[in-house]
Amino acid sequence: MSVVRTRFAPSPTGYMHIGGMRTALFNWLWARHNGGQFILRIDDTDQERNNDEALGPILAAFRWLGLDWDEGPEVGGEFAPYFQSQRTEFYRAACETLLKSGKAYRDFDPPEAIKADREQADKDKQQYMNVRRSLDLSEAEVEQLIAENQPYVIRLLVDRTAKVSITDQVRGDVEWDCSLINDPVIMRADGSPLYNFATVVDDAHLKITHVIRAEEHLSNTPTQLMLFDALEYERPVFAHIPFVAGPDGKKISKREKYVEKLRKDAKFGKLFQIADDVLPQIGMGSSETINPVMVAYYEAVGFMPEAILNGLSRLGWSFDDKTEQMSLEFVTKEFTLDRVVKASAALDPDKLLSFQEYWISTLSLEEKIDRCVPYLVKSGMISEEVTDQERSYIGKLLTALSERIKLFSDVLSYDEFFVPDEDLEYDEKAFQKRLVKPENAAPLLAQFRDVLATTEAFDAASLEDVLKSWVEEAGINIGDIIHALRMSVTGKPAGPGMFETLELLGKERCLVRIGRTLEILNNNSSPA
RNA sequence: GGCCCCAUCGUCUAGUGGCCUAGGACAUAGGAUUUUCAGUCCUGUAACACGGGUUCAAAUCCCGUUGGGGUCACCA
Repeated sequence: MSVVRTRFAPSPTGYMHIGGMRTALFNWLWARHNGGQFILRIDDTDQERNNDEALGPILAAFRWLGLDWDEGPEVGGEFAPYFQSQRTEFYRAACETLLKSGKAYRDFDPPEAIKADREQADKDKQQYMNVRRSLDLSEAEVEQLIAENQPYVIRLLVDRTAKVSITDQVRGDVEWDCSLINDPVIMRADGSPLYNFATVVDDAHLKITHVIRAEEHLSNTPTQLMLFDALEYERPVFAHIPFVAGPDGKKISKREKYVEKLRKDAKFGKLFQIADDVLPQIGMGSSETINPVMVAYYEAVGFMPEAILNGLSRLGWSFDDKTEQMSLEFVTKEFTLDRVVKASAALDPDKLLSFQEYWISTLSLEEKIDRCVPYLVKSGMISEEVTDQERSYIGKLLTALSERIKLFSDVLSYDEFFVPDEDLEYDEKAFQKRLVKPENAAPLLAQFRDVLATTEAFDAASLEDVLKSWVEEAGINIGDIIHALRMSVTGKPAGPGMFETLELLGKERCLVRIGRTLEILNNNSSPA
């Protein structure tokens, strides 16, 4: 058996689609599982789109996830070039072969004529079939038209009496009746190839053994099959995997209308919200520029590649009836096409988040610090040169935060540990509830500040002793003071343990913040 | 509309004729732990689309119905 060669062939669109990434992943997995090669080919036959800028984000997504390619952009390979726009000679040659053998023909019908045919068929409620008028031309007439520079396209001549079929690796036997298939245009008048044609020529030249792609390509398959046969190329094995769906069960799409629908979805809405909270703080735009349809979103917002890879692997594939958390290494070892599910699979943000929770829990403190620091820096909460002291402070904060940090960017929501005391903002509702409404809040807080002022050992354990014995002496409930205390030093109703918080902030800051709170309470009972 | 694909809890899935009174995960509900939030630990709710066959036996095989989806370009 020959070496397995798979490919992913994105067209440069300026971003990497999450669904496309899943397809790429499955191709990569199958190649690696078999010790074969994974090839990146750039389908840029559509000349309108610009290349360099548009390709960057795609390669970046592969790099971020750690999916390497054996041949393709930047690395080259023995079948270079890997850009379709640079492979026109191959298409031209293949086309020539087809023309010579009579399996393709020049179609001189102007687009308007075809459009009219189509409209007529539509009106008659008939299935449109291209009429092949150019086939009636004699050889001399064809020569004449060419000499006159009449524009023409080249079409494959479909044998309308035939049937084509494949044994798809995930779908089994699928058959099509060629009598229903129009002669596909394979070359435009300007000599540029169409997708179905270029793909076949390239897949053959690049010796692709397995074409693994999303099921929306199933309907392209008969055309490509006929092309493989007409060119006398060996057919690759096909595997049409289910597409990645959104919450509505439809193919997840980059179209603006679809993205807006996602934004309104409860679960995806959360993801958009995260983008809008985080991205502006780190100078990366907002959900308008980076959204959950794009792989870049997950990186920007602080997901781990492991979590995305894990989530994508489980979309349409499973190892067994129990295993959920899987490393790329594990999946690579166990991945087989026969375990790919046939039905489309909806991407679930919650499940992605839960994979993220798991993977972040496997990280060491140092690793967490490394990945959180960039967010702090970009948001301006700390300066670019991070001192050892700052690192250790962040380490303590992350330890105190423990499971509260799910995404690396979550650290940004604990700005109270970084802002100057005078800039601390208070949650208005909680301020009322914990400080204004309870009559004894202010006096108790004032009393406890004095206790803190005389406390020497400012570590969590000692502070807990101090507070608890004071509470006992004063004959109050712990809840009477602790909520007010939390509000006054953090401005928020929730956060890490109270005593860890006090320790982290340190005596100085705690006293200043409590003092500031008391001042506000004395003045107008409102932080605003 | 034509062609093609698909159909197990809300979602991702296990299931390849008997191990299924259908298993796991996410989500969800309740409880426990707790100074808050997060977490953690229990417990629970929740699915074989429907109708016919085949068979001693069907979520599993066949046919049909219904429903959903993909695609119908000189886009990729």
